[in-house]
Amino acid sequence: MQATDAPKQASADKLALDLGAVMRHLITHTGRDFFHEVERLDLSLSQIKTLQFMADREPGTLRALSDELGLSLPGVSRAIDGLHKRGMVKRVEDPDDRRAKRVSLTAKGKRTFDGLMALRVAGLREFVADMSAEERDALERGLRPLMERPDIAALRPGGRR
Amino acid sequence: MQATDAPKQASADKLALDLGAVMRHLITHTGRDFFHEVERLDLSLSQIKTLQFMADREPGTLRALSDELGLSLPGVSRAIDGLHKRGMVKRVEDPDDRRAKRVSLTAKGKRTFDGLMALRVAGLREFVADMSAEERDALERGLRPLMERPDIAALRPGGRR
DNA sequence: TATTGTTATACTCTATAACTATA
DNA sequence: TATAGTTATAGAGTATAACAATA
Repeated sequence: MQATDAPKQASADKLALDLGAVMRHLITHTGRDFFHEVERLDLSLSQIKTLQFMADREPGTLRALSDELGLSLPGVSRAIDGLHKRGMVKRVEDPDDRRAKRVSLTAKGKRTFDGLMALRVAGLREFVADMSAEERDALERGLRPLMERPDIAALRPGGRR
Repeated sequence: MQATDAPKQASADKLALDLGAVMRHLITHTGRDFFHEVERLDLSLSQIKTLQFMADREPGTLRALSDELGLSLPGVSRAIDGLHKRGMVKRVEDPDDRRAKRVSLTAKGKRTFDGLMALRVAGLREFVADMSAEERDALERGLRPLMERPDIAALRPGGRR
């Protein structure tokens, strides 16, 4: 077992290292505009997470946000409060439980979030545009099997394909 | 020009989206142990950056760290101070300019940083180990041209190949 | 006077604790 | 009593301002 698995293991390690190098390159080189815009909008990390969570969901409670994002309830309350002041979020009292509030993105909130996502993709698009045809073709084929996984495909903005 | 570039543009956009989805998956699924260890060691983000910067460089000044990491000089001073208290960094007065101090990693600091890097790779290695042979082979071939780029290859821990 | 690094201070972010209102 | 959310308070982290030592 050891003898036969050794080469497979070595090549898997090599692939992990390659993947790490490419990720590190992408993280450091394709995120600039995105982070500048976050800074310009003066949004906290919790607010970004909150926008993202609300972007593709039905109106939900603060409790749900807190649980699923791993943030404290006061933290979510404050984050939402800031977004609300900027007109990015609307809160409506839940008619069935007057303690709870259903929060969701306004048109402006959706627009802001979409703009941020567009910047994130723009960095990657620029990287892709600068690739040679050979690099691009290879990478496209290389990612194809992974994109068949539903959980990964679901992370693509704008649907599975 | 427009007519002939359109399909190429579309496929490039698709690749950028795929790449984004894979990155997002990797970031959320392969970093757990790394972040737990950072928390356990009680290191700030500035301290991680500082360790990383010092890991593969000659002893440098705080000013250099501040400039290249985009952190304030007091921030660097405090970060280094914390690392020094934990025995991860040594400071020596620059003999040529007694205002300046040359800081570098101790053996313990190097060991700590290497341990963190190992955890980061371990998450990726696990992901790779769980891939099907088809996915793995495809990805390996897909990354190969990119790994020929010196700037990306240089990001691989432990040398270019 | 300019520069390296430290210390003083202020601000942001987010957590836990205390509170209000519903259930 | 228990729960949803808010407000009060405290702590971490990092920035700008003020400072000391050296150039």
